[in-house]
Amino acid sequence: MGDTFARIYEVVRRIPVGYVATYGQVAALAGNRRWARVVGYALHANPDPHGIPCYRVVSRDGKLAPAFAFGGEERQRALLEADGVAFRADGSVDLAHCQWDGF
DNA sequence: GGCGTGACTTATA
DNA sequence: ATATAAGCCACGC
Repeated sequence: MGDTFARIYEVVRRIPVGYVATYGQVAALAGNRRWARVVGYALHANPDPHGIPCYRVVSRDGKLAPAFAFGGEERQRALLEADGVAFRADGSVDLAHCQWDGF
């Protein structure tokens, strides 16, 4: 696989329990902020769902991926709630409180 | 090597 | 506030 995917996966692995990160944020931490789309592509490939918590990556508005491969948004929301992530009334993640700092 | 595609983002109307 | 346009990069054919 290319280095880009490897870096992206590396960043996603660093997301601590109870926090989430946006695609753009992951792209920026991976080295290039314009990889936002590539991040989505990489997570879609998701070669190691056991080590890569792709459910901790959400859109800029805290919206979840509609095409989540492991059971849809319901499943993703359940996993995030299990990690202690706070949700808003509309079902989106409360980024103000749960967005990963990047450390 | 070119072309189309996508789990995105930002800008503009 | 929502809708539409453009930019951006890696991957597969």
